Amino acid sequence: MELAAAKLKFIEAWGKLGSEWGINRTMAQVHALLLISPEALTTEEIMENLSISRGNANMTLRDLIGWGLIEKQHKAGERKEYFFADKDVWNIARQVAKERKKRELEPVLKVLNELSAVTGNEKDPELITFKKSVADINKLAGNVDKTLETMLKAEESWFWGSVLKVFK
Amino acid sequence: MELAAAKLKFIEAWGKLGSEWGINRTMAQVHALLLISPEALTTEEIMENLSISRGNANMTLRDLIGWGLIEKQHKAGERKEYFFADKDVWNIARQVAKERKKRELEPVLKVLNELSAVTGNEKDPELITFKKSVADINKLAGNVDKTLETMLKAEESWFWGSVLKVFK
DNA sequence: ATAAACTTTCAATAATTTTTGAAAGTTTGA
DNA sequence: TCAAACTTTCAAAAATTATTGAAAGTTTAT
Repeated sequence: MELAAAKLKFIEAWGKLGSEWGINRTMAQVHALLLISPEALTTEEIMENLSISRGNANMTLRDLIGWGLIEKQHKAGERKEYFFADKDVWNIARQVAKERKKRELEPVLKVLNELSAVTGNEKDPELITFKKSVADINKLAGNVDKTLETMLKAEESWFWGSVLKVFK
Repeated sequence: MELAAAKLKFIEAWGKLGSEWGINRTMAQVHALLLISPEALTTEEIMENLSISRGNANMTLRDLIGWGLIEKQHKAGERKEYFFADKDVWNIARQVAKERKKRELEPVLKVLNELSAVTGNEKDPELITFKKSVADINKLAGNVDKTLETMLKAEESWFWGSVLKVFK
């Protein structure tokens, strides 16, 4: 397979994966494009490459900056802004984990804790089942939270070394 | 907080979390409802409880069965089908991990392997960057795959015991 | 102060996803 | 065999989400 075709395929696959995981398709594609680009690109180049509008490109790039996945770069003597992606895949994974933890896991943990305080007749099967479900999910979510916390601080080789060693 | 209010809040929170992770909102809500229900419910009851149509309820229930998260139950002497959810949260986590691995991770691994075979001028920075990105993602995805594989086979207490012990 | 170069905004539009509900299909018991 | 009880299908409608593009905004150089 040639590079040009491979690039298209990669961008498409990344976009699909993103959309399956609740990330805007275009955002994932822009990220893919920057990830495989050795040079920083301008908004113009990104628009052209992916056939998207200026407004879409602008908003998507801002979102990606918000996720901590890309950065702006200024070239001396130029007015244009260039964008480039962090190429370290472990950093990317950590950054995504960090943001989703903050945006999704933490709010859910907060709700679960509130729901633990539900009151009622302690003999009611409805209440018993409810409390057990909430408690169990809470426990699992707590473990996920702790593991992510470790991952956020860890070096890739240490993390996988430890995990895979345990699991032989 | 009273049970009725708590249930609503739980169903809403579960639905929101689902939609943030690429799972249909209604599907997550039906799952939530069955998860906190001590008894199996009929399509009719689910429709009423969540104010959804018969068609929607039927399709959603089929999807949930496809994900291995709920099952049909037949009550002696009744024509109606009852649905109930596995209440073991670790089983749920495993089931979701298993399905997403199969539906999403494995196809991506397949594409990444194909993309590793890209050809071209080995001095071209475009090609160098592309190959490195693909190789790095491949490695990470491979580690995730192995860890999920372990998780699928493991008991909850063993899994978290091992992971959390390593991470102190 | 002006104009060119560039970025941002956002209402309108388009695309996609979800839901509805009535009709068709199936199963069961008499 | 019939009809009641129940389930499934799917085209149309609704809801949601993403995209466009032109206008407004900003920055910089002269």
